[in-house]
Amino acid sequence: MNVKTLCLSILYEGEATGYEIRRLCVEGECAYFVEASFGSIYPALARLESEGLVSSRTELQAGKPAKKVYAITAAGRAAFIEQLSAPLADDMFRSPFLLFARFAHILPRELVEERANEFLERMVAGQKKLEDAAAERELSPADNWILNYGRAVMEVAQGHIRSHMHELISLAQAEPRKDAAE
Amino acid sequence: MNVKTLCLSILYEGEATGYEIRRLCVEGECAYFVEASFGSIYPALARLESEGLVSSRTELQAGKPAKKVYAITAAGRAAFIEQLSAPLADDMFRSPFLLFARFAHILPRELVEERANEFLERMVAGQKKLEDAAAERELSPADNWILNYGRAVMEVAQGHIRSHMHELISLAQAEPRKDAAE
DNA sequence: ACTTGCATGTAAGTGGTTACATGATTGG
DNA sequence: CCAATCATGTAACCACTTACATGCAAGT
Repeated sequence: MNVKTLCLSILYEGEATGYEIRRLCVEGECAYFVEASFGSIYPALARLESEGLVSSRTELQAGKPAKKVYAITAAGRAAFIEQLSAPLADDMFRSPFLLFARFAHILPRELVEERANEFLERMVAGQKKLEDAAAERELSPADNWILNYGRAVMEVAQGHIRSHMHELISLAQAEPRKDAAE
Repeated sequence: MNVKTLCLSILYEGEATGYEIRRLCVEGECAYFVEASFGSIYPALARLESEGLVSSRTELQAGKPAKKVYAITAAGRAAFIEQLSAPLADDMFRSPFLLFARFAHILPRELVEERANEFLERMVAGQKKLEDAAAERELSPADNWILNYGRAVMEVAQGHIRSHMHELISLAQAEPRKDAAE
């Protein structure tokens, strides 16, 4: 799923500026399974417009920079549905934390403990962001479905870390005795 | 976590060829949270060797192409630990399926059903691959820890899909009545 | 006869990220 | 006074993917 398709998916539900699209990707209820930065969104929107899949209108604002509001066209809707009908790419999960965890036994206990706690905190923060985004507006049934999926997965992931992180930490190297050096 | 670090992580546990490293990434017990293709592994190994972090020896084989066996050096071990000690990047999850699912209500029921089933099948296959990889050899305690994490997450994900996919399917557009057209 | 597995590598292309450039307003 | 928010866009860079090139042996 490239950024162009992602933009179409957001514009399918209503007008938006590039700035807003990015905010939705970072803070919205889909933030945990999509991603896009300014550097990819703006060029994507420009290309979509040149292909006639979206149209734009510039809105001047008092005390704020002018904004370019994009809207999906009929051709855009058709193209989006066509893209959704194509075979789906595999979901993907990349975890620097799990790679780190695999080597707990050769790392200092302090470090493993710190990273495990950071990981848990990030997870809690991620889940909170999701719940906040969900609470912000009335969700469609499909949005609710994906939200529940996310909740289910995040809950076990979090619970597992919480109840098993001490096992991982105990695998790590006992802290180097500083007292000898000091 | 770039491919260079990934190669070091595998070589940390023993010698391997580029071909084997890729197999471990695709079929090993870490396959669900790392990824690397030939096109990135070979250049990565060459660079690691030029930096003195790994060494290689060419082994001729009867009836098979010669292979280049890489081994991590002392400098490589040190560099790897240093890389593990750096702040961790965020885990990431990208899901074309969930993006698709968000739009179930505008898609034909047949398609949603097909994709949901495919998704479930892939998940089952992924979990089987993980269990097979785990059964193949004696796992270290850390490897067991990450395996259990993966198991826990995959199990709920799978269970959730299994028991809620029909809800998603029911959101989709009832199939276009072909009888009228035929 | 064809495919799969073993085995290494390159080249072109893609799809992004990061940092920069610009600039007004509001709030701490 | 500084940081953040709003707002758009470009350019340089990077890592990785895909496809290609090569070739032999064993299994189907």
